[in-house]
Amino acid sequence: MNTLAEENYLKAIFALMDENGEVMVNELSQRLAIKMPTVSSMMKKLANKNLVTYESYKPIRLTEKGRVEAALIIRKHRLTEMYLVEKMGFGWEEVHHIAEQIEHIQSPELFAKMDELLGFPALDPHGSPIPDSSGKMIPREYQKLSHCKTGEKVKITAVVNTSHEFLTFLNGKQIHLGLEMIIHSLEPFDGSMTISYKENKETISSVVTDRILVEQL
Amino acid sequence: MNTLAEENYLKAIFALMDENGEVMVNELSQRLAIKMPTVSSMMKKLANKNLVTYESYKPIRLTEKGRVEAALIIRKHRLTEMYLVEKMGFGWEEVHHIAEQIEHIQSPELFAKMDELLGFPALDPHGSPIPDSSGKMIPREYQKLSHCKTGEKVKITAVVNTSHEFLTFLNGKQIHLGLEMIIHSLEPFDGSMTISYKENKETISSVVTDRILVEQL
DNA sequence: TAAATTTGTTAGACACAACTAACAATTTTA
DNA sequence: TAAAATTGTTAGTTGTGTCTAACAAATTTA
Repeated sequence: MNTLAEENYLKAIFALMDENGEVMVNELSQRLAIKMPTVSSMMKKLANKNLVTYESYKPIRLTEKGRVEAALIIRKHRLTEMYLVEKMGFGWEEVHHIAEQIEHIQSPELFAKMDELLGFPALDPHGSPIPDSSGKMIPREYQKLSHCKTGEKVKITAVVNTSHEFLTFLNGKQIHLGLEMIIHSLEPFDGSMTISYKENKETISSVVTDRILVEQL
Repeated sequence: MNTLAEENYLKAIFALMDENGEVMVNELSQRLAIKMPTVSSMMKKLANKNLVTYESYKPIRLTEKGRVEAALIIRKHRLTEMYLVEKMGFGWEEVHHIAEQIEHIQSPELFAKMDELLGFPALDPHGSPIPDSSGKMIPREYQKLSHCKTGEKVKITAVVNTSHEFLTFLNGKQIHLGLEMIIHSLEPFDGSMTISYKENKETISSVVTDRILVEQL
């Protein structure tokens, strides 16, 4: 069994591997807001438990065991988010903070029950895939809105960031999963994008378009 | 904010005060399965935080502040148990272990939502009162089944112990909250009691009758 | 009431997970 | 390629919450 701290490291390494492929001590340190020496020594501990491969000055990688354990924590997180939204009536912007805590609950029964009551969902409220109980996860193969070109018609399939602030911003612009939009123009200077959807026409910055995943229509 | 360890001490002191009025270091040590020196030093810490009153060799008591904080943790525990039984379909014997973890979640919104979805319940699935959001709790004034006399007709209003083993035992004998029963005989030697209810007639030990609370009919 | 038992405290150690300060390796850039 | 910047490690400290061993106070009982 892993400690709370270990679980948080595993999750962060998993997320960073997903984003960048390789994970440096420095990145992990910044992501977790934990100083490098602490991360360094934790890596030795996780390597000892055969959850990561790690040699001094080399990148960190999850082992297969570590990958599965990380995926199972993410499974609990995403099932919880889905449960909170679908069964308890929370908004998608409210659930991250709660799921961040409930993901550490030790009770296979609780999460099996959520899964069952939800009808075994494939995606969480932010469009991210929920790993199955063996830790397998269908990879998202959607592209960032920021990589789309003028004139394209796209549909929002997921959001990359689940913070309260970001999702409240999207709520304010009535942007949600499944929304279809047309890309009107793209400002080369700063990457800001003008989009139209329903009766709206909005210009959004690249900070936003980087965090929205879409599929082509 | 209190740590996980501190919350568990507060809860245990609250429960022991409820049962015995006063709490000794020794009792707390046994209840929590933590050695006396550790309890002793934690009492100094809690006294410093103004959560308990404590002087060496004297009994421990919760301050008003400590009492409220303990009650709010118990509120979260009991709301969770009720939610798990009523909304998720768990048996009353399955929920203690899960609630024991969820009671430490920091999210007033989550528990407010449970409360609302449950229709502001007064009692948990074991018949124990749920403290309100200011920490107030209606005292149970029921008596132990073990204190009842032959010939009395009583109704089960609560169980004192919520362990999986005890409740599974009761399930096996089809004993549940609200059940009405007649006390046929009481064995003076060991306190075992013969009761009848519905089509059943059972003899149960004082270990069991001590853990069942009833009201007279 | 003196001895025995129970209860509680003090002192010191340990594991965990964080930190800072100092130094070392690696990578970038001038 | 040498200097500068970045990244990472080592060594030592801290706070939390646990422990054991030894001693001290309080209570029970003979």
